Amino acid sequence: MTSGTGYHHGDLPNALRCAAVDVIDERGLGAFSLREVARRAGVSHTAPAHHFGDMRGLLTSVAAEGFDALHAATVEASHGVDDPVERLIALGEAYVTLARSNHAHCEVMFRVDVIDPDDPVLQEAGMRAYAVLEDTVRSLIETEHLDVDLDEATWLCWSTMQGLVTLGPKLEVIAELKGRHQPSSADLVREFTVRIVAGLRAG
Amino acid sequence: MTSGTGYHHGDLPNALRCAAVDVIDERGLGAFSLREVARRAGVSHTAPAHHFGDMRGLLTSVAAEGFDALHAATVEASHGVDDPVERLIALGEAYVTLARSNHAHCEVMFRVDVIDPDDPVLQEAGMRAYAVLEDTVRSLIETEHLDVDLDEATWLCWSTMQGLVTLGPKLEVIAELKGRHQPSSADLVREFTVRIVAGLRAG
DNA sequence: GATACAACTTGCCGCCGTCAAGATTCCGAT
DNA sequence: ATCGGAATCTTGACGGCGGCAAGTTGTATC
Repeated sequence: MTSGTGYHHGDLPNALRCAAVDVIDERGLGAFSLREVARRAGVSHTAPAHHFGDMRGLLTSVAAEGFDALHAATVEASHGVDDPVERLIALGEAYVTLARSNHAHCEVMFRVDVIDPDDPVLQEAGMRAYAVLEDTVRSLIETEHLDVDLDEATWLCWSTMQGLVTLGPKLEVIAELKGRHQPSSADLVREFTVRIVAGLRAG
Repeated sequence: MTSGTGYHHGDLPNALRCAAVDVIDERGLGAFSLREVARRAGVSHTAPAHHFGDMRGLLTSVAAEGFDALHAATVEASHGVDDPVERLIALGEAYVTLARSNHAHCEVMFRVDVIDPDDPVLQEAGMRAYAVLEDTVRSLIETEHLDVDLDEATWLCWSTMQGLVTLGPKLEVIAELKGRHQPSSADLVREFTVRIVAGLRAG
């Protein structure tokens, strides 16, 4: 709803993205419906097609928005944090926090089957978010003169945080079955990051 | 198709699971259709409901089958591998291999929105697969007298491998954009596992 | 003010998941 | 052997869905 200068509605594309997020939050991606989105935005059921082509187009746009939000959140979180390890932790925490607060976006971002992975806007947003992590890993490597490949180290960090986000609910179930205290995501992020950095140092 | 002694069809539940896997492989989970599954199994469009209740029930059953396959694959892969680290690597390789060969199963196993995570059969299968990893991590900890929490170490290993599976396609895209050689999944599994174990040792 | 174009609506098509009701097949008790 | 009931599967119908074609409304340009 950033206002705008559209002809009839004002800024329908944005309104549709917002409505789509609401629908995913309430009904889940499995019960997602383009018509319901249009209904909530107060337009006819075919209006979305004029802006996004089809359902895939709308969800791809939501995913790109999610990567933008991830980029903004990680940049914000790492602001003023100089130590590379602490910045890595801040990035991870920002990621798991975003995965909770912007659950709908995150549910879509890595779902290759419902979005168009080749969409240039999406790819650019994704690479921008990726670069934040890569820069942090690079500064870690340079600061500590580590003998590790930048890409592989970045992928290791990313994979672990991504797995944590994906597995989050399952881990809680397991903790409960074992009568264990619920692990805090922030604690796990810190713990995992410290271990990984130690592993990188061990070369 | 394990044969069976069903009344009319023989073993319709299994036939439906197989057909469901085929449909997911060919059309993706986004375009999954219960009617198409029934069509391929050669039964009417409502037959699946009598065995699985609804679409969620069928997919939950497929997910449980996936966990069984994961359990079998990891047990098989770790057979005869005594060194805990090598066994951890073998487990990871079995996982990423399974994620490729049984792509449909894996696509469903962690998709909480399309399955019933509280299903007892599913939970039991999941815990059985989890136990293989946990046992290996436990033997690693005991062999090396590591001062780490079993659960957290297990979750770290699992998260990383899970992230690798989830991110696999994206990593390939990134590698391509960077003009880098395609990273082999097996290499990444070994690399990541070695780093993580080193991190656990560093305490 | 005419015209070209963008934004949006209406109406339709076939497909979907699910429910209700009926037909068929099997099995155990008699 | 047969009969009743339960399990298995089919047929038919309903509303909702995504997408297409055609029409309508509003806007900008000349």
